[in-house]
Amino acid sequence: MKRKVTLKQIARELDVSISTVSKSLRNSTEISEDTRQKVQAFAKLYNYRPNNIALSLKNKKTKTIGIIIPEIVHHFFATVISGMEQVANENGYNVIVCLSDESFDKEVINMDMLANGSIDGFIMSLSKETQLKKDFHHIEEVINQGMPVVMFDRVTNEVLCDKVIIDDQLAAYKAIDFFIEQKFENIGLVTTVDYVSVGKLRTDGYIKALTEHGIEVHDDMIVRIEDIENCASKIEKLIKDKKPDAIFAVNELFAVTSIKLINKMGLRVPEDISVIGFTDGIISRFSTPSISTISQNGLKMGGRAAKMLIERLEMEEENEQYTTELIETELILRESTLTL
Amino acid sequence: MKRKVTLKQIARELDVSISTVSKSLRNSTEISEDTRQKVQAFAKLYNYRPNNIALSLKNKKTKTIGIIIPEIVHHFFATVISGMEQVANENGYNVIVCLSDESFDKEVINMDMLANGSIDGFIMSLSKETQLKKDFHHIEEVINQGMPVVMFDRVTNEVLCDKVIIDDQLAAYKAIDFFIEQKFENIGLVTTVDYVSVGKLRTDGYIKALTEHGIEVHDDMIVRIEDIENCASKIEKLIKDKKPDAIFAVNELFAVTSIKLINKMGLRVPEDISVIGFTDGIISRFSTPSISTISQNGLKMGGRAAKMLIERLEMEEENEQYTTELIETELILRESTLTL
DNA sequence: CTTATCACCGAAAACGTTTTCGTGTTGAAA
DNA sequence: TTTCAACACGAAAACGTTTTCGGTGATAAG
Repeated sequence: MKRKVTLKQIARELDVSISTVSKSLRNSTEISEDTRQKVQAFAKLYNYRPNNIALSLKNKKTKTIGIIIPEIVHHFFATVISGMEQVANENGYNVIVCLSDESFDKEVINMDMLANGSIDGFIMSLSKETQLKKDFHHIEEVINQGMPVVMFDRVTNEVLCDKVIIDDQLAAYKAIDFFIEQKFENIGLVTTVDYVSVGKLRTDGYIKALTEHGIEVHDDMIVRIEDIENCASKIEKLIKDKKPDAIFAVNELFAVTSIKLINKMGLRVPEDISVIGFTDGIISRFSTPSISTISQNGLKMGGRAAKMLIERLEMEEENEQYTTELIETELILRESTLTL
Repeated sequence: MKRKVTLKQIARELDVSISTVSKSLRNSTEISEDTRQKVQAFAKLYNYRPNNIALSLKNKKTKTIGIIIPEIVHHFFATVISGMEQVANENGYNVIVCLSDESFDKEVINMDMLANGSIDGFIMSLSKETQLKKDFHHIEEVINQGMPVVMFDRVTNEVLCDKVIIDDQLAAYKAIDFFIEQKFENIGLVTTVDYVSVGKLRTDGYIKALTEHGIEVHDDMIVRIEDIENCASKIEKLIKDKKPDAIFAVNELFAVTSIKLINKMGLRVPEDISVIGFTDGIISRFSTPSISTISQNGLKMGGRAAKMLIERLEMEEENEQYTTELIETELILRESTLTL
């Protein structure tokens, strides 16, 4: 087993100084053609590669981005990471991924762990618990230490930094608008509890669309789900009592669950009830019927977030101007809605 | 913006030496109670945290694990990563994730990038291209430099290292065995081309099960798919020409695609044809009918792989004894198969 | 013959730690 | 008064780089 070779070892072998070796490898003109060749040949032979850690220490740059997300077994987040990894790679960066598991404490611990030199900047999406507690001191802290942060998807107004999000409200509006065009007016909503920021925004979009079309919003047309495990009864109640002709669900899981319940009650999608979901993931594509949905373009979102961070990392004077970028969404029509 | 505080700064402020500060913070008995208190108070006030990079350089340990997988927008791989991240975290390690995108070159580049000090060891699953080329020199190389590697799922016999896999052949055998118990003898197989190691093994299991039960294997009952985009015709041909009463698919996508095609041809699952897939992912759970499948337990697999690597990293004398661990699988019965 | 120029190279600092070893001061024992 | 141990602390090396600065010898210019 041959251990990694260092400048010092090469210097010793060739009986020159460390400086000479370093300069030779970096093709400095300070070094004679002769020695340069000799050193480079030797280095190549022994497959010399500079030690990243030493470089990081010297340059105070790690070329590494810390990513903190609530979970990774999740089509949207996985897609986002994929986008980030890609542009990070193109720019010579690595990504180190931490999962908060929707827990505030894990989020704090992970940030603390990475903030001490391991990375150059953060990209993150808030955990549910953090959104509930509205405690962002850990994020403020790293920003204060001069470490850039980019937030995506689950963001907050309470911290100033770059952000990239979709227009959740508008996207929901689009879906409801589509239903209304089809003359559906009795539209149910399956959403999250309100502290989940994106759930709240999508709910707002639902309300706005109805209101602007002069349709009254009935709170009993809205099902707010806290725990996916036992949501069945609430959704069944909506279907039985209110007999909606269309349902908008704020994520894939809610959409597919609704469809299964509709089927179980002897009704059919889309003939009896049309359904639109959110997030163009695996479920929407492969369930039967395939589900009409709002696409989030996680790849683009991740890519943009990474690009924003890297740009900020690589500009010389620091800029206190933060931007929030909107990623456009699209309504994808599949089998769970009637075509006009 | 207050930058991170270092030992040197604390030393200067308190007019003591760097050594004293370091020792005080580590509660060395060499330092008087007085100074220790003073230093610790000051450090706490300014929220001192040791710089990870400096520690890594000094200790020649980064407490970071490099993970290289073909893709991340993939339920199984995402689950595996989740398992790895969890046990890594429990042991004070971070994970840095690189995607090979099924490309040999990207796999090599990523390994090269990380092998120069950034991480303590690798966990990886081979890209398709690497499996096709059978070129593993990049892996041999890092192992030769003394960096431990653990391979999972898509592994090769040609490199000696720790491995964690499922018994793909046995798992496939179980599925076929189940079919045969149900008196099905005309069983189709939808699999990958042979160079994908796990696909090959699952195919072997199919053949073995049939053979051992005295059923002849017909090659035209086997569909080998290279490209998922245009596989429909081949599967349709199998269904139309051979009229199987059961189909075993070596992954979720093949399973759900087969079911959709079966439906399209006016047949029903499971009444006309039973289907068993592989991997207990989102698709299997949420498609209609839900799909009977072989569970892979990615969480456990990832956890075990991480544990194996960490154990090797933390043992003092190095051990040339490599082990291959088998993760047990389970046949999960859902709606796509008839119950006995 | 002196001086300036140039090519070539090495010493050392710096990044932030930890740890070994040395050193000065104090108090007590002889 | 001398000696010695205990105590408290600092200097310095080490990890592996890069870079600045200074130095040496040779050659060209004056």
